[in-house]
Amino acid sequence: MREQIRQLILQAIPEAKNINFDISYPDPKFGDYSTNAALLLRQDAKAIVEQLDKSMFESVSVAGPGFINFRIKDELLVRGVKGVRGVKGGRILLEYFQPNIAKPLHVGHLRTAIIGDCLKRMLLYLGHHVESDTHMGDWGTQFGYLILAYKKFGEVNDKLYAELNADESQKEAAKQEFVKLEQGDKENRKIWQNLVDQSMKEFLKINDLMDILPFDHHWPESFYENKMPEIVERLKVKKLLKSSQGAQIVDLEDVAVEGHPLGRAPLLEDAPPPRGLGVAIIIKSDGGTTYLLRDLATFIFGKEQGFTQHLYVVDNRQALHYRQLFEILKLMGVMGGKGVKGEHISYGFISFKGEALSTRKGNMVLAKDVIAQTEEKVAKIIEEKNSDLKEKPKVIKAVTKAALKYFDLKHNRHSDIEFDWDEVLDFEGDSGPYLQYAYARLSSILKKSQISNLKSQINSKVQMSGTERELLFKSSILPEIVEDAVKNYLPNVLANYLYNLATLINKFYHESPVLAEVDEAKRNFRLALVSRAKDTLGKGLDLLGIRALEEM
RNA sequence: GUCCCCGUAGCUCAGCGGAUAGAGCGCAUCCCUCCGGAGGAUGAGGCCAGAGGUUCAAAUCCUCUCGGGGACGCCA
Repeated sequence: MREQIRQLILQAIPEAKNINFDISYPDPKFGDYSTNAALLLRQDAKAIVEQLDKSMFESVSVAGPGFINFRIKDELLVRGVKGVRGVKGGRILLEYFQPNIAKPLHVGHLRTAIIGDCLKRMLLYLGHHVESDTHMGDWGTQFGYLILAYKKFGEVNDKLYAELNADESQKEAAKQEFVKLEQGDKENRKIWQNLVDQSMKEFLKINDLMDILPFDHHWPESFYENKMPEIVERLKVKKLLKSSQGAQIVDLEDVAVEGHPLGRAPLLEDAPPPRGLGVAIIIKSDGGTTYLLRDLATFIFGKEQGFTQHLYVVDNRQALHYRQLFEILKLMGVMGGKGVKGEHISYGFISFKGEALSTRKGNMVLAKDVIAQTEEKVAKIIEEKNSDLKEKPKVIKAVTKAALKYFDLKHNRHSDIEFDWDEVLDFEGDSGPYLQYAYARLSSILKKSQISNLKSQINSKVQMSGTERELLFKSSILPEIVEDAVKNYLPNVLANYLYNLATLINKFYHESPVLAEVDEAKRNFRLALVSRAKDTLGKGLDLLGIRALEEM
């Protein structure tokens, strides 16, 4: 509908195509949609309204400094939304969930998986071609440490790893073990393979543990091992590589950075010159390869596979890494222009009482602990509120996932999150279980109504209350909201919308009795509205990766 | 030192060029003869860190200052 309104405005005032006007959702008392086109064009809003084809609107009005407000005819809302038609566009490679082998999962790993999974679901919903990749950290100097630990102690665990890490004299030995691994040393290979196999099995539990869609690809770092030499060659041919302190680097110190950082307004005439991006190490002085080289290989491999866009869901501490990566790819002529696009979808990291979570500081919140604690709390609440519930274990798991996932998804991904047990374990108000609860109650009403085939029964002639009208409208704009969310890859746009929808649902069935309504037309209208709201909320929850429950 | 992110209610956060700045938690008061109270209603609580600018319009864009966090050649 929003797109239709945009077309109508363009018909009425063709010059509007030169400006970037908004169509937004105003306060319901003004209308369903609102545009600032007249303000931007400095034209008389009333004159524009005259020109407009008003056939789909109940009313079009001018208010405030010159907003044009539209109220859609009820009978159009009653028809419901058409499914989203396939949007073409290129193939997207979406990379998220990059745990490191032989290290436990913590809440930070959960965050990339949850955000990445939600983005994938939304992109698929809008008809994009998207494939996901885990890109596990199974290669690198790290493994020198692990292999050395294994050789010394016969096993790898956190304590031994930390001990080794702290011991300066062992550092060189550990690095050598990785160099040997890269050179194909048989024993090291075997140890490495064992570690990877074990961890892989462990990590893939995430799919079930957090209801993450299956990954389309498992292209871990080691996958690119044999693809790196070619990249080094290409860098040499382009004369990008040079020696520095024994290492092979790409010097980005003097590279002018295009535009202003983060795509803000272009630099002003008298602004300071853009700074370089520092030094990018491709091969270390000991001959070992780096993460950056592997990422170059990853991107180029993706391009060869036919992907036209590569998205990385990685926390914002790696912003410089990705800027370096993209800059080198541009210098190589692989990215930019008509080539493949790349984007770092960064997110804030989780802090705990003001301190970043870190293994070193010993304040790491492990995934398994947070899941266990949440499950415990959920089980307790179910015991209190609904102790004869069927399939309790299943519901407990679903509610737990909802609480944890929604906590991650409701925040703007750029923000750092303060991990607060009280808030995570609070299932009232703006929380995952609140949304599930709203859904369960709608289900319950429909179940008791014993009326089937409700969908065609919304009758637009029934007098609606303000809340009912609002709910009907809000239930019909999910596709537009998902578009907005995907535009900047912000899951919280969808999460916030669903929270508002759930709030409206609660308000509605508090104000309007459904089954107890004596007027049959009204009762049927309300039942149909319940059905519509339930479908929308259910679909929205599915897009967040949260399970909608009939009972809880 | 350079670069990046962030300063919005007591706390945790939405809002990121538009109409009176919102929510949850916490606090105060109210609502179960009524479809599930994981709910609803009402209220108190804000110089949107500060100062300049751009604009018809700034919490939102630009510049600077002050605070907090992060990243900056052999980790990934």
